Amino acid sequence: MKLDSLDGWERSHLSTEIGEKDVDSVVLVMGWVLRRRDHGGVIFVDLRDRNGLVQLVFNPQHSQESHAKAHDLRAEWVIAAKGVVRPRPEDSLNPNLPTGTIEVFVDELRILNVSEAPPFPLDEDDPPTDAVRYRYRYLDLRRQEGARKGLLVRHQFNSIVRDFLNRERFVEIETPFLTTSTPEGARDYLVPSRVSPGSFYALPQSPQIFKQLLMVAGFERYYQVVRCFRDEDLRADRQPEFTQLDMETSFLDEDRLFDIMERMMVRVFSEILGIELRTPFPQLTYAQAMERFGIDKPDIRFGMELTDISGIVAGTEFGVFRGALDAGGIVKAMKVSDGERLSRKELDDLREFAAIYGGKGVAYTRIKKDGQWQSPIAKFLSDEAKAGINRAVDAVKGDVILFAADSLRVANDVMGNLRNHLAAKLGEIPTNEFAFVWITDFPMFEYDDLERRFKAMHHPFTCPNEEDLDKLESDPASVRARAYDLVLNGSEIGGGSIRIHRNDVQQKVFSALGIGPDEAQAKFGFLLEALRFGAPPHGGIAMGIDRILAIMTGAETIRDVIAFPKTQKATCLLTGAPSGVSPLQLKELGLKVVKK
RNA sequence: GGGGGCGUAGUUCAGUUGGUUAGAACGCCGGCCUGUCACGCCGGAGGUCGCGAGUUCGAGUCUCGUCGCUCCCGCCA
Repeated sequence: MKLDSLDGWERSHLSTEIGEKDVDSVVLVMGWVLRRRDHGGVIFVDLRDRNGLVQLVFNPQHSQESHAKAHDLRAEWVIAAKGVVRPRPEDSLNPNLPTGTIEVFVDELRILNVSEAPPFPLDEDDPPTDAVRYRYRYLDLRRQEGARKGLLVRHQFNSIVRDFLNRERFVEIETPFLTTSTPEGARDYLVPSRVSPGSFYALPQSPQIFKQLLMVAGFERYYQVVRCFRDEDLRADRQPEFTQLDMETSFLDEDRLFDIMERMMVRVFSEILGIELRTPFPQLTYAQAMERFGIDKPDIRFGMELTDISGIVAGTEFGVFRGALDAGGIVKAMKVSDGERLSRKELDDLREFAAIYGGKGVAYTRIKKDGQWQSPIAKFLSDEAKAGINRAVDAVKGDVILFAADSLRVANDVMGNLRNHLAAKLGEIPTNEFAFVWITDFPMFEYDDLERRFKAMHHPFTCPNEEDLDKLESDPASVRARAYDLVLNGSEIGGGSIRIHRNDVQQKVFSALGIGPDEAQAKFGFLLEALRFGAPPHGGIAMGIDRILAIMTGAETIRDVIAFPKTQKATCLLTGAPSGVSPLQLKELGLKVVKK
């Protein structure tokens, strides 16, 4: 096949820019052959470009030469066509196409490149399996639906956000990717240094320390659309590299920061989805979220809230409840309306659901008329207890009440996840609704059973609540932090905190974490030093752009808003990364491969 | 580290209780066709049933192992 060159041709219109207004005028279009319909005489070609489709007509009576040439066209060949726009015949309109009222009668066709037959059809709604799509991502992205849409929305999102923050007088500053490993937190991706053999850079899990240094440097408002790296196991909403909208401000309390974020999200949702969000976003403390929803990222698009009934059943002899309470645990209940939607088998199967989260099971009862219980556990509970529970969860005839009795952590975990699970299963979650909620007052510390010490729940530079300062030593578990998450539809889409800017407070926090002065100096010395040179009160937030976009576009995985995502084993099916390297490369790094 | 799902033609899938030569649709190749738009009609090619072992007279089907993709638990300050 002899290929043509552009030879001075320039596109006059994108496919979807051509309309009835252009009838009788000459246009020059370029793109890919989506489909060819060869009728022997006339040949139709659907030409696809970045915007959409337009139908080309090759009619031998119109142009013998181009018609002959069109005979050879195949899917995904790259062509340029010059021709005249004609209205379609009355009976040949295509209402499914924006350009369905016109077509281009081609005078001259140039074949710019050929293509092998694509490994999967690009013109169908149902995409091939993930492995095939990621292997040929560049073809997958040609499809009008799917990840292509996600990337276009992503571009829109980034430009709106940049414009918004620039107007709010934020400064976009880049921070290093080759940086130093910080202890605690996620596993780092490491990069060996050639000029310092045996030493490693770490790719940043977040620009946390640098953005604090930028506050010390006096920029006052910083942001960055930045890639972050974490070498942990993956999920549908977790990739080894992901993008954050990272921000830090000085002289602002959390309320002012929340306001900026809310106005930003309002603009984003308005301009991209045409949805007017209501502000201010609701706020829950961590304690409230755990009490009412069992988890710290509640989906508040629906009810089915949890109730702690430990007090009501405190005197019970029922073994399952008794055991949990005696071990210092709790009994948590959730009401499901119209309980007949759940079969006996479905209720019994909840045991397996509980097991995922370490629970032993889920007890249940159906409520008959007059509030009578129909339940395997009915006979173990007093009438008084049953009536008390009915009142506590506001149960009426036909309801089902579910119970988890366990440690605080497990009971919340089981019921919190069960709430999401059942709501989805029963169709209780409104679609096309976007429910934001701030979660505040996270605990400062989390006890690590394995290492038998307290760890920072957020990070060790998070400012404790003023009124809890004196409990840093006496009762670290009860200290609340000025840390917050932004949750959207049950997903954590952002998190941040007000940082410690005073050296004396930072020392106390390190001490509570069991980090001595020498260790602190060794690990964070440069930050501590910077904080001694007049650090302003500061704090910030990092928004997970991938997750926000996935929710906005209705994608089930953030891979659909990432151009070249990695698999669950953190490999790239397109490039083959990670891959071996040459012995010379290893030698220069002073490394040897040790096979497992 | 652990639990679940999937793996058959280029693609999406079917394949019964273990039984002859592993099928369909789309795609691909060739031919015909002047108003199609998932064009239509005729013909054809295309398979290491992910890989390896085992059970069996016989394995796409059963067993074990392994690899890949995926969802989840742990993990993710």
